[in-house]
Amino acid sequence: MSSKPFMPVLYELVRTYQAFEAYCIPHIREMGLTSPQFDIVATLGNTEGMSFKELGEKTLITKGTLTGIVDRLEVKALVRRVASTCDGRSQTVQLTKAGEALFAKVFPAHMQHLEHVFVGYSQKNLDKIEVALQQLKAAFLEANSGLEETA
Amino acid sequence: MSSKPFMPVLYELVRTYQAFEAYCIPHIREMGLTSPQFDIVATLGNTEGMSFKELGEKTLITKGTLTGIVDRLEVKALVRRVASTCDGRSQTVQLTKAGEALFAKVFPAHMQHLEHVFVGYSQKNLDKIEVALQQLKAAFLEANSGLEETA
DNA sequence: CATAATACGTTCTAACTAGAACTAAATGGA
DNA sequence: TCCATTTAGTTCTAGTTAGAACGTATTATG
Repeated sequence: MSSKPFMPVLYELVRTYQAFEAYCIPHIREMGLTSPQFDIVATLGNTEGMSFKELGEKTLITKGTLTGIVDRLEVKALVRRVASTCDGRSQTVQLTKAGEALFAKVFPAHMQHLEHVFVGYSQKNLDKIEVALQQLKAAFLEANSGLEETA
Repeated sequence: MSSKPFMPVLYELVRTYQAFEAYCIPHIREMGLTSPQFDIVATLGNTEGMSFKELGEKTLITKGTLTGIVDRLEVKALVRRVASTCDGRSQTVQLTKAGEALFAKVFPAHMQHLEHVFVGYSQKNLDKIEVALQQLKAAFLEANSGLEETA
């Protein structure tokens, strides 16, 4: 299975990401949100709101998916759509009062939940892991841009 | 946003995984499979077949999800369900001839696609990244098992 | 041996996902 | 100015996802 020297790296990447989700998602669900919903609320927190386009760029959620997530947050009265004043095609998505209150409760709680993971990890060690991930990310991005050029 | 020292690490983990998927998924789709379908075909390749339970453990896909994926692979005539001889509850999932032929074509092609990502990466460098990921994975698994004990 | 508890796979529901087709609005060029 | 192109967000489709409820088969216990 790992006949290629890079396979262990890919295996670890996938399992690490799965372990990350297994730790985070249940906590987010306990707080009454799905993972993408939390992502949107966290992105809108402490801002004046932003367009679907901007929201999609920040979260890497595609526009078709975003429509549904914002729909459900709107049903929960956590966000609101406001027509943009300068562009008739554009909608601004904003947290409502309830959304801001939820953000103020849920975001620090999740940060604290994450903090438990890294107790005993020195800054130096965290930096090392970050650099390794940056390298790996760069490898994929470069390989991908190489493909797109020839396409 | 990155007020906590561990946030850059999490950010990089998420973006690295997204970059990995952005590179892999289009290639898999070009070959006529979805990503989970490829996962199943790759896991069944060079085996006598295995139960849903075993398949779920290897791929970390939950059983409810697995039923649907195997259904669609069965419609494509790439796998077959065979009732287990020793356990009346259990189904063995096997590649068909067509499934084996697809595996023989698609698996090496995907390995080659991945190889492009790592040209110029020394074994030593790959090992470093692997160790960093193992550490990060261990941190999540440990934090998670800590939660489950108190639950 | 009979019954309770467990295990395997299916079904159902609500949500997320990408991608393609679509509508309406803005922009750019002739 | 008029028309073509592009852009913003929505809708639609097929597929994935987890979790819960379910039916059937096995195993453990009295």
